[in-house]
Amino acid sequence: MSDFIIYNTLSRSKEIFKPLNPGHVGMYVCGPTVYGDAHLGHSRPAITFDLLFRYLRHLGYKVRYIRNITDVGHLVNDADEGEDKIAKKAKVEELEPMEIVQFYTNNYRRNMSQLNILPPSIEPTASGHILEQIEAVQKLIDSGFAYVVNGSVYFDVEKFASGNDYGKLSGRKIEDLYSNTRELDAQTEKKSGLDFAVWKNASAEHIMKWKSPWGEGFPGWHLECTAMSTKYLGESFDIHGGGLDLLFPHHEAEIAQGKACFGHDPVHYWMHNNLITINGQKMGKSLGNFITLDELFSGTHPLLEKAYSPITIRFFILQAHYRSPLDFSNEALQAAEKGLERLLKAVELLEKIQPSGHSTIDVNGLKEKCYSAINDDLNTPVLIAHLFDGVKLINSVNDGKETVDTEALLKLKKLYHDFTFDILGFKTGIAAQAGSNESVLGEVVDLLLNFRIDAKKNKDWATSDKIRNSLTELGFEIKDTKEGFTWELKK
RNA sequence: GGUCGGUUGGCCGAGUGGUCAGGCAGCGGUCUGCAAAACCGCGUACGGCGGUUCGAAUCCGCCACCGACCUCCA
Repeated sequence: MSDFIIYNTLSRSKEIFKPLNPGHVGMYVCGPTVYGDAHLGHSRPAITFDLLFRYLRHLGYKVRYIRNITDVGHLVNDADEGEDKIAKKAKVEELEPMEIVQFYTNNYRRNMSQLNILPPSIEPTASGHILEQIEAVQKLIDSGFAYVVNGSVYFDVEKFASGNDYGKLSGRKIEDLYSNTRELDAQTEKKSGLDFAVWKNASAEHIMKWKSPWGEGFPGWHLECTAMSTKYLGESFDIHGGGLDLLFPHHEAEIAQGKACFGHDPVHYWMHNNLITINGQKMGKSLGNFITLDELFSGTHPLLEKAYSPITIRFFILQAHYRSPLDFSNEALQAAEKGLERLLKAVELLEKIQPSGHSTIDVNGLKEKCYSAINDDLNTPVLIAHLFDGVKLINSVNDGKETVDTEALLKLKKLYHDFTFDILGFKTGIAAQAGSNESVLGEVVDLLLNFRIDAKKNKDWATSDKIRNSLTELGFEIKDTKEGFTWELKK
């Protein structure tokens, strides 16, 4: 089998994946800030790195997957004046900040589970790792890369850059950064506009704050990832993932902090998923195209023509390569919905197919194509295209135009099970339906359709059509087959 | 303005210097009492202008447009 290749943002090239410790992989992915509903923007990194997690496990690696929850009072900029968002909400609604954090964390986890995203191995919270962060701050001060001003601690970018390549991940040059920031804020307590907070002194109205050697305050944003990745994965680990929007300054800062603390780069492979647009526009609250996952799943947003199932969203996202931009539109989502249905139906059909004496289809060839696609930097669109080629074959076998022998059929089933369910993480809604307590309803439908068969035998087309049309109106899809009929309930 | 990335057929979305992506939609056919599904066939697309080449959508240059990041904060 071909090597597993990953595009490393650090080298701007595809590299063969080799874990630091044979058989084990440590990966860290930037998770959500839990001050609001999970939205479309959360789905792509979560799905991308869930795919990676699943595939690494499929390859036999023991994976420790860390995805943090940022729950320490930090800010948002969207039409916000820089006041701490979590603290602000807490006052308005008279709730404990941690109550809000818990609410949205639960919400996020529920949405992720709907998208069939596996829970990470560890989901650490920033608020639960204040001690580790204080230690990291101290370490930075001790090593001379951070300085204290008025109860805040800042990372000294200039000093770091004098001996290190600050900007190597995001492709920025320190001189350019200076020329961009110089004029803007001359009068802060920072030595340079490029410096970033690793510990921030809390103002009186700030609710979420902790005691530290430098006074009451809260940790700087970039620091939590450094502290928690180090705690659970060590000073060096394999993969760090996140959205492209985090490339600068967040990930750049993480590299600087890690190197300042340990003397070497913390991460071997940096992976970044591209972002999502809606009808060609960036998603933003001020643009009126901010869609939460709940709205998407229920179809309640004005921009949505209908509800889209979580697995449809998953399929849609995986039908594009994770490093390409992806645009959401009703038309594209409906196309994805139908495509997914076609794929899942064929996988279901596979269970009913009877083997023949010999095989006319090349399962090994298909399998090889599938693996080389996913091995090429998780090229899921090409993988899915190959799976659709196989769908055609499966349907043709069903139509008696191709044949498979027992061995080929077993391989084919395993191939589709592995890729469709285990790796890509799709699941059938129909399968869930069949085993439900709606079995009585199913028997009633069968009963009616058996009456219809009798009518058909008598060439009583009026009755036959009436039964089918009435069921269709109720949302059932009826198909006649050689053996009789099949039906399913469309949502 | 700076840096990086993108511009592919009706829609979405891969990819390669010279044969095919794939999905959805559409058209024609097979099957069917009719339908649905399935299968078969059909579209000669690669932002614009130059250049390199026997040959470029794929390489180079310029231009246009789109996006991300570039103060604070997460």
